[in-house]
Amino acid sequence: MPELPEVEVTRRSVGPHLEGSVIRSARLGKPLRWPLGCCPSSLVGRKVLGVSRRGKYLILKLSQGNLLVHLGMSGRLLMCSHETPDGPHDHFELITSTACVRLRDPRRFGAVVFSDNLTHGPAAKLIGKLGVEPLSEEFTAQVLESACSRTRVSIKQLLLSGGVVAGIGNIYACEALYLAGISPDAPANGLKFQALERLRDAIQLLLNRSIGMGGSSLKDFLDAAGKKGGYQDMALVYGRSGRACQACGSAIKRFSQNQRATYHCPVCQTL
DNA sequence: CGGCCGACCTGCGGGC
DNA sequence: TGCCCGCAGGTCGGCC
Repeated sequence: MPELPEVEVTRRSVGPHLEGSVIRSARLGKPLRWPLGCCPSSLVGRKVLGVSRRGKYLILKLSQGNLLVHLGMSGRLLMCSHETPDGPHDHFELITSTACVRLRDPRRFGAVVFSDNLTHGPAAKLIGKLGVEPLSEEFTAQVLESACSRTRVSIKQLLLSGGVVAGIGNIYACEALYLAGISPDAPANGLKFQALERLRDAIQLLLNRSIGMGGSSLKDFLDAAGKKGGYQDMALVYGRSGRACQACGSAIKRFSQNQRATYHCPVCQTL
């Protein structure tokens, strides 16, 4: 579910509740994608210094070490009262001096991982190979051009890999390629600089737009306060096969690309 | 090493 | 109604 906008929306709704508070207890449920990597009780007494984001990872910086949180496909963080009974899919809970936050993740592709250091150990393995942050000034058309020139994979696959630009998933890859007029199938190394400039602009515009709308709630994404996102209602192509392209009126098509659904307008996306 | 594919896990909607 | 299949926002590890 959660791509960069949903993770950023989560960060903004969870951060203020956790920052500056002290961990009183930590609890695990069923196994998640990766082991926590420490004894939950060893976290007690540590202070949450800040909540940041790298790609689709949330990073809780503690007075000693860090907790990396990934929402997988179906995860979300929710703020709750510690008296609220666990749901069947609540698999991690952190109670601090001011808040209780739980990871609810039916499919358990998500994870919470402790790492002493962000540049070594478990964290480095998870976030070390991520590409540039798409909403930072580092994300330039030159970065895209340089990466594209070295591979013949499709531009959509390159975006999804995360190794060039972090945090873009299936929704925003489809959306951005549509807005930039680029075919999802186009080999990365065949794209002109001008097209990559448009792609960069499209990515930044769409990610910011979605964050502003609370992210996408395709099925059930809610921010930590339980608020639903609105981006899905204004998606340009994602999930809209058969509907009219807003630019040319022809039917949006869906096809399977690298075992993921791709939505596009065959008429408008010709680069 | 680049690139492809299966695997991980649960829930939901559609077709029969 | 109920079962079975396909599908879903991610990404890692193993293989050629």
